[in-house]
Amino acid sequence: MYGKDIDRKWQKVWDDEKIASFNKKNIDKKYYCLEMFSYPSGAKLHVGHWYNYGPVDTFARFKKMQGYEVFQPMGFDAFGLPAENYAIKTGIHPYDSTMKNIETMESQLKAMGAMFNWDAEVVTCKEDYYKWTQWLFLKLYEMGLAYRKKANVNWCPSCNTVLANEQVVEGLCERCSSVVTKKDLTQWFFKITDYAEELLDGLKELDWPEKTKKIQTNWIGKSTGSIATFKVDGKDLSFDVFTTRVDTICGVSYVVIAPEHEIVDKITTDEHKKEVEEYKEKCKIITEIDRLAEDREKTGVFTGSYAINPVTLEKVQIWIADYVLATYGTGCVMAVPAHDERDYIFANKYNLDIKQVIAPSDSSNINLDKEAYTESGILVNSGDFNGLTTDEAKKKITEYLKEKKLGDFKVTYRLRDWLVSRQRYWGAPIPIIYCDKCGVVPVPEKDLPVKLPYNVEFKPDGKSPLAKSEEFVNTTCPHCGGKAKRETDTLDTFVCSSWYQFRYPDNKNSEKIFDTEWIDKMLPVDKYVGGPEHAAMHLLYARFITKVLRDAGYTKVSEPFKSLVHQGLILGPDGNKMSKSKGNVISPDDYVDKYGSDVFRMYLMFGFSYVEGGPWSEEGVTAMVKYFGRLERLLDKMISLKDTNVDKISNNEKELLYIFNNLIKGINYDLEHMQFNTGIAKIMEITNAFYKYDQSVEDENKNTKLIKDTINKFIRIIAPFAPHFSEEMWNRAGNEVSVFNTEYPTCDNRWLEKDEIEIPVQINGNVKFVVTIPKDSENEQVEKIVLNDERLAGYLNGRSIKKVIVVRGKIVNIVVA
RNA sequence: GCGGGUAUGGCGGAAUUGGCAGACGCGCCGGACUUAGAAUCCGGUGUUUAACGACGUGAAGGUUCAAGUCCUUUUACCCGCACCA
Repeated sequence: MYGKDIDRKWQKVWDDEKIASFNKKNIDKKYYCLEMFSYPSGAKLHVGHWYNYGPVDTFARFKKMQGYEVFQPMGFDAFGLPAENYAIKTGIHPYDSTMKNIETMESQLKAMGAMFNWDAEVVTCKEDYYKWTQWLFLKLYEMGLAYRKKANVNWCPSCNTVLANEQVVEGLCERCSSVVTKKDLTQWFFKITDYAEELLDGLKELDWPEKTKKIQTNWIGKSTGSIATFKVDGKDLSFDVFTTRVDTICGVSYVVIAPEHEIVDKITTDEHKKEVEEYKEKCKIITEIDRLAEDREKTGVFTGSYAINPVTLEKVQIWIADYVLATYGTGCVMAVPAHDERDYIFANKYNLDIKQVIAPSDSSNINLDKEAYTESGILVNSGDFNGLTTDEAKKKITEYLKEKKLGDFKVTYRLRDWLVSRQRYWGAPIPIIYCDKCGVVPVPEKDLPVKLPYNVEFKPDGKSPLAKSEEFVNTTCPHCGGKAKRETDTLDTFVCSSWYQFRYPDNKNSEKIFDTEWIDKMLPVDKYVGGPEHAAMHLLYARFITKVLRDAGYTKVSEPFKSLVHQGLILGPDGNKMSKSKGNVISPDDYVDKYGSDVFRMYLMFGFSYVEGGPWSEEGVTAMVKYFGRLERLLDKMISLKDTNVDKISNNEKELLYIFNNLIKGINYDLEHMQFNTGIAKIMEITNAFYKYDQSVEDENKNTKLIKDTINKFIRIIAPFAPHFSEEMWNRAGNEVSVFNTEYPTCDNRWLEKDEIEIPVQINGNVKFVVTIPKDSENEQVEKIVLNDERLAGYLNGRSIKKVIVVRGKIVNIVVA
């Protein structure tokens, strides 16, 4: 009986036979199948890992049997906060706990029996990997894409570290859910904004879920508009505003500047100084969560200065308000209360003018209803621009401003540069040295890696743990040889995972990050599968870094992941997300141990639509155990049939082969599209058809040659779904190792040829009966057969036929009065 | 608020291009085997009706010979973004 012993037996054989190895000679048939590597924070693999890796392994084995040279590596995203937090709690060093977890997880992954190429393994916290993460940083520095600046950054007071914008979720720390605050710190950034347009544009050609593309599109947030320069009245100062509604510029009744903007101090008049300073202070201490509060009232203060509208030359008040973001656009906006809801609320509260400049073009009633924010229409109260449509005006007014050197067309992105500094221990040290004489000095490539020291006090106190290690901090300047200090921040772990897909195929290269010529043959990844939670961060960063490596001349690849799939989420039996506190966590190990890896994997593939997931079902597992018994009994019986000398192919056999080949066609389609549930349903249908055949035909009347051939084919069909089980059956049927070195069966059309087909007959769209017609009948012929059918009159009840519609080979519909 | 998605039997879920709704499985009912049970094998199982039939894919309309599928309106839930000028 199938179980874990059979798993172990074949896992060992596969190991010896090196079934997962990659033969470089077949590079022209390469298929790079990649699952997102695991994060060894928890001690064990959970159901989610299995749901990612199991079905994708089925897909990879299918590809192998299709003749592709499959490269399916696995590794560990080993740096990061959870290991460090665990260390802080327990005192166990992150290196030790991580290595132990990796060991456990490796053995679990091996128990899964997935066709992972372990020779290609990467572990991001090992020196031979993070050396190249550091090298990558230096490359970006060299290219001007890594820079340092003082920034008002997101700060997690619990993790004691900076967070990237993407790691702040609804004002809370993504990892620990503490309320995120702001802090001014000098930090390292990657200039991802330089690639905003290409990152947006490149999405078009990708075979990715539309939703994921949409998330990235929103995240990049391209906005096309204009920039307009407002001079400060009575001072030799000016500032730019960004607007998408330059057509409303004649309706500007005040302008607003973000409180953090540097110009604020210069324009604030003495009598408003106190008020402005107080307001700025208030903004500083506000938390992200307060800032995001939906019903938060808009606040602001007048600076005392006035700005000159570049079109109307009117003087308008300059305010500061925190509803204007310093980090978007220019940090200054022109306010048009008549046509912007936010400005309207603000203007009403502080008694500022409201001037309508757009009238609806399509309606006769030009009412000045204050609640109606006209989106588009015809310009009014706008001097020379009156009568233009909004679109015309956007163009004309910007051109007018451009001529006067007071504005231009402008594209703005919401994407911010990527903050990569982390004040934590467990990460790759940033390879930078600070020298009093030479300033910022990158560590020379020959000195890499900058090793992460083992003995460090990593308890958090807001300072980087590395700053407390004298032996780490103190060094000599590579430039002048004088005393110098190292950068003590480490890199965001997303940097580590942004390039791992390049390292797998050349993971032992000690000379270079990877061999360009080889990598250009191996990349891009043909199929990438992982959770949808990485839609914005990891997947965007990896695309960015790929483009950087390309521009640095290290690869020709522009997009790392050609085709992407997100698996769904497996919930607890109660329908809730699995969590220890809810007590609804399913442990894969127990099931694998009890029933074998294939039962567990088959259950996961059969029970849900792959991209949807759903709640765990204990009955579903039992059902799969039963199915394996049914399948094994069938195969064992068929394999051991005594050979008969029957040469004739009976109708029963024709029917069986017809069903079999028809379903093979569907299974190939299902696998190609990762529709595992329907693929398995079809395997069950084949099983049922075999049972039916077996019951209908006496053993001595069976064409055993045909049946045994078909069974061999069937075992190969099942192989990717239940690899251990199938290898065992392949062996019992007297075949050589391994079933995975055989070709995946495709439909044999000879068995599908039929002289007659059945098509349904509808009356007014409702199916009434089925007629058998000769294959390839002409429509007139079909109509005749149907109209002559004796059953028809009974359904007509005397009604007259108005029309007969014949859809060739599909259906007949009779329209009656 | 904006953007995207989902909704199908008692349950998980099928239906690839508008063409037999409910594949496959669970559960339930029945039969065979058995002293009996378990296991196994076979059959039935959308609702309603005695039956013919009628109705049926969140709700309401529409297009079509034909709609789960296309269009309009709408409800619930999920996800993403959220003062982005």
